[in-house]
Amino acid sequence: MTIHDVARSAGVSRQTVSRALNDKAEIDGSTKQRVLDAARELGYRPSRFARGLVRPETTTIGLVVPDLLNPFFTEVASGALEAARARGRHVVVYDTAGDAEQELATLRVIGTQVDAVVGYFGRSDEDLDRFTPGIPVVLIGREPRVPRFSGIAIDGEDGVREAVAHLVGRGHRRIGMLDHDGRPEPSVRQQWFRRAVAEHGIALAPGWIARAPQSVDGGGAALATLLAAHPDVTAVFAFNDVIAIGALREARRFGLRVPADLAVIGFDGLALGTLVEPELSSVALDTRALGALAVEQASRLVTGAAPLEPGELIVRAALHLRESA
Amino acid sequence: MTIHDVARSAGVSRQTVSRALNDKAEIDGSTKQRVLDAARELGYRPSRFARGLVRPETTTIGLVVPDLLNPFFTEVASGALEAARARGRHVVVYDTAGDAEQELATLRVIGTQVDAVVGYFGRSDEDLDRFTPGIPVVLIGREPRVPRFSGIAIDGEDGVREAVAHLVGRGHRRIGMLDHDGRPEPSVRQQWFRRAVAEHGIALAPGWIARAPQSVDGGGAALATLLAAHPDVTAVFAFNDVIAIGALREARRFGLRVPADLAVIGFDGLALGTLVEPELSSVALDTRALGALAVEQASRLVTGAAPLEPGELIVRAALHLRESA
DNA sequence: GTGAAAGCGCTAACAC
DNA sequence: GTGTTAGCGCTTTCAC
Repeated sequence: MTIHDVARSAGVSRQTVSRALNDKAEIDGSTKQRVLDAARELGYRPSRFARGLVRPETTTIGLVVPDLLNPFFTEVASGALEAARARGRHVVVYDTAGDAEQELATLRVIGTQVDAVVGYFGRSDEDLDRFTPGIPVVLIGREPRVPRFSGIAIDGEDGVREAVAHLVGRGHRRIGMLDHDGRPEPSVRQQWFRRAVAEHGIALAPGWIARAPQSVDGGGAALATLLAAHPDVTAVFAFNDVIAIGALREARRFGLRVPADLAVIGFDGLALGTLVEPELSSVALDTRALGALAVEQASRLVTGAAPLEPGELIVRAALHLRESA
Repeated sequence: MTIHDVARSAGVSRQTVSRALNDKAEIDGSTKQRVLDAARELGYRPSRFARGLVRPETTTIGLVVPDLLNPFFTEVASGALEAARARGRHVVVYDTAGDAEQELATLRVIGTQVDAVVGYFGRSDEDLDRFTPGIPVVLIGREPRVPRFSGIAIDGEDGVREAVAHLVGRGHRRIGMLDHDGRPEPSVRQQWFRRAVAEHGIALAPGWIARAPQSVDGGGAALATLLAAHPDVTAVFAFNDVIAIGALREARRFGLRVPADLAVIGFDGLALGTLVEPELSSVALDTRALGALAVEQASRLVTGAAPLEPGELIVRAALHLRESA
């Protein structure tokens, strides 16, 4: 079923069909109607590829996230979608389920399907390099090690420092952290946290850092671990809000009042944090800007426009105090 | 920058370049390396369109949602993505921001960019028909009026009846509803609710149904309205969980204990409902199945495979009791 | 107003 | 093992 079939059915040439379908000016009204009728009759549908070949206009950006149900990634995706829409770009969303094999399979396909890739990856830069032949890659929240790649940086150091200062100002000295357990080494956020507490002369003995999978349940379990090691903890800083919300729930189960018995501060500043009770204090990020910047940069790299400078590719965090601390 | 440039640069034919790039067998190792080097050097990137034109098409499905940040649509999208991945399909996500003009703009573009469209639309079937030339359309939670369209039906009548029976069993007689205010006419869920309360001989005077925008804040405002009209209300059923969660928050502000002073039941059964305090009781839907079924049906319609029967295109709801009622 | 010809960039056949 | 030929389906010249 091609334009040719429609042409034959309507008794005109292929070009005339094209004119009718694309609302071009130079065509007789009745001819146009006849062509349109024939096209509908036959259920004709132009090929996206043949069109794209001739009019390569729409650039498509692939957005890779480990879990769209995690509200952090939802917010990032939302920002990416909006930025893409504003620039007339398309976004194909891939959810890798946090699985290395899924991610590989995704990358293998993605290279032939989109013009650029942005998002969160578990694979090494070398792997990414190998499977994304030549197209721009924008990593979010991770430093690119391959010159071809670009990255959106998250600078939360000041925000974490604010958070710790706030806790210390309220008299807290026994502060724990619920870190993310995704990688063997400590997260960058843990390093910020360590430096911040050190500035207040607080020593962090082992056991003050519990590690959690990136989920609400994981956050709850991590708090339980921390409480087992240090029942006298009075405040916790969490790797992110999802983990912090798990801690909130677990604290309730332990009969701890928040913030009276236990102060909790998260990271990310998700909208979700305003729905829980008590509302979550958080080192807040403009999550939608993360997605939007990534799309903007990818978009520029694809079209060959001047890319954003490193200084413009940073999203900073700031403490948003609500009720939990 | 085409395959031709690479061929010239490497001193081979275009076909040999193609062989090297696509890992074909019949090619000399050193030639292959030379081609690969040349390609990398030149920053060559094959055209998706030219490839698509020649190779078996990957079908792409467009998923349209009014607001990806609304966790209901996130869950639907997640189900759609997973189903698509399982079948080797691509999903392009479009967020229309609940705006009629945005939706129209989206539809105008989408017709030329994807092979099928699924999702939630505000426009009439006639508009959709006009702007989606010939491609399959699958409406979620809405009855299609155009023969070309397909739909995923939500049957929550039994679930709502269960919910009302539960409330009545607990002694509630003054039950209000927080309906969605998206359309002028009452929602289908309101009709289910009306029938259910009528079965228990409860008359619904005006003012027992408050209408709310589909947001947490909207749910809060609607509860305030309802309380103003009927301060003696003891239970509310909400159009969906997002609205119900707003009601939960508003109840807290009014100093009402849930469920002691006010019982609350939502609709959808979102994961979010387990994060709030008290946990939300809800007429639960398999939201991810909604997205998955839509993709499955779209996929079949595109390839011409036998479509799912109407009986298979229904998602039923059932009461999930947690803490709020 | 309409049609014929010329590609867009790529790969599957078939030569050599 | 490598090159040549022939399209994939569409739109854009440029004739008529």
